[in-house]
Amino acid sequence: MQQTFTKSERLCSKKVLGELFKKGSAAVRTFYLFPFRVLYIPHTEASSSGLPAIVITVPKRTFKRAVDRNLIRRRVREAYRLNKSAFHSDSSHPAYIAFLYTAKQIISFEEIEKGMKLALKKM
RNA sequence: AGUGCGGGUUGGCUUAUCGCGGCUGAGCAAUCAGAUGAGGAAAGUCCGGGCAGCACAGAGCACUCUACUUCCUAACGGGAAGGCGGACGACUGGCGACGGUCGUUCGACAGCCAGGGCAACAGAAAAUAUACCGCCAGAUUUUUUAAUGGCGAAUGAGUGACUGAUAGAAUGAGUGAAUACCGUCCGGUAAACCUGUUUUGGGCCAGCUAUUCACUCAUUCUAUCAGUCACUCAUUCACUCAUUAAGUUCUGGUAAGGGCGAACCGGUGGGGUAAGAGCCCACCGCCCAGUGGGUGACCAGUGGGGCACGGUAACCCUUAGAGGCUGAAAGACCAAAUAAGCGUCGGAUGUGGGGCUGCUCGUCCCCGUUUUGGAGCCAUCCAAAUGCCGACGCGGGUAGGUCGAAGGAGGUGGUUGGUGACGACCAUCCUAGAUAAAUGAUAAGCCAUGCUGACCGGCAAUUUUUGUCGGUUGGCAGGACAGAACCCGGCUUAUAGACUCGUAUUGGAC
RNA sequence: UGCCCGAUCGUCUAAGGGUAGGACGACAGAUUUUGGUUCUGUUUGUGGAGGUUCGAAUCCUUCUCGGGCAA
Repeated sequence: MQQTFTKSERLCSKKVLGELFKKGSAAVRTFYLFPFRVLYIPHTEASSSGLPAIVITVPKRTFKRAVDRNLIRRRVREAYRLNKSAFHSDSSHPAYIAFLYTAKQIISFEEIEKGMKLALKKM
């Protein structure tokens, strides 16, 4: 499988984002796994087939510097890109995923990758 | 040489794998290939401009901002050069107040003799003033003190000293007398005794010694009396004086000095004065008016005034200048969908409406006073309708794409003008462009640097050894501040290491 | 991204450039058998730096932090 990360895998629709972050929505599943809180919507027939679209958020409240936020976002994205092949084996993967970074400090790429693997397996 | 502080320049390199953004090429497409992809601050959003839409005949007020001068610039609250002022250091002139030169550094650096306001506490007084202490002059002394000068008398008492008289005592001197032995006394005697001569005499005489008595004189002491002087006390009478100084009180002068304060009605030196004072003089400062130099800020110098005109404008304000408002989520275009619908209610349909933003103005400008029917020549009137505006309710939908937007007040190099900021000309280059937002992850090596070990060499103290410097090499660690979002010019703030400049300090050598 | 406000005791909130005040709280004392109530007293503060001024919470600049608006 290709380890690419194209535009179609990035969640840009404001509508979907609003649905994903709306409180109390029945379609949204959520769980917490260090260092993420993961929100996702399962795959339905209406949504387009293919790989899920993801969004990564790093809170500005904990990381004041844009440089730090960029670094964490890039590391998370790399971890997802290198490990998303776990979804390819079975077709029952979510359609939209949101990764909320909740750790209070910058952690290394190895830790992020370990957390990402566990999160993908749980989904 | 090291370290600290401040300013400036710079702001690690290479490779591999897997990825990302837009671009170019190939391909129907999937996809593949290629080159390319953060900064000096991209940050803060503190100024200015480009660009865009909206509005616009004009004027004034209001509001906001700027503020030494000249220049640079598209513009600026930015920059350059200059002026002036402050601080510090060095040298230096003057009695002094106060200056001069050089260096470093800082300055929101227009105007409080246009006006208004403000100044706590302290202080006598805080702005056309005043007089607390003080200084000086005069008066006052009812009352106080000191000094100097003037100025007394009488009586009494006490004490002391001196003089005189008298008396007594003691001592001394002189004169005279008596006594010495015996004796109970009256009285008697000259033996003894002494001396001399010579054998007889003389004498108890004189002298000497002792004692006693009397008299005289001298000295001393004591007592009494008298007189004189001094002191003290008491009483009575008289003067309760003059001058000076201090003090009290009053009147006036003064602002030199003290004291208060952040600041108090110019400063220094001299003259002058009862004491003082721009009261007078010289200088310093200030104000006014000419002169010369400079584009100008300003500078130099002349004459006059005669000391008010204190501070504060990052208080109001004045003067001069600038500013229309809103910001790329501006705005333009394309596509799709829906709508430009429906209902109810209200308003106006006219000497009116509009002319940006907050207000005002009208001698200015623009627009408008519709249609139908009726009355009527027109103006005008009546009725209806359309249309307009507003409110409420119902109904329906979007949050996509392209441009704006990456060739520009652009970079580099050269020549050239200018003290400089900067400009002109020529050559050459194209160098991120996303839109929930790319520039990353992993691995390896090199390099600056730090720690540590080994070897070699130099230097210092020395036997090994220690310290330090340099080189080679091994291991470990390891690169700050920070991420474009329409663009640009500035400002501000952050910044490891390296280089460099200034400055302070420490150590070493000469 | 663009724009606008604000920061004062532990908390809330005042203060014309001139001693930073009040309420609640905390602490101590009094009253009460004790606690509560009540009374009295004390404590504690102008976000950081620089400037203007004789003097700054206040005025100016800058930094930091917090909040809000525009979809």
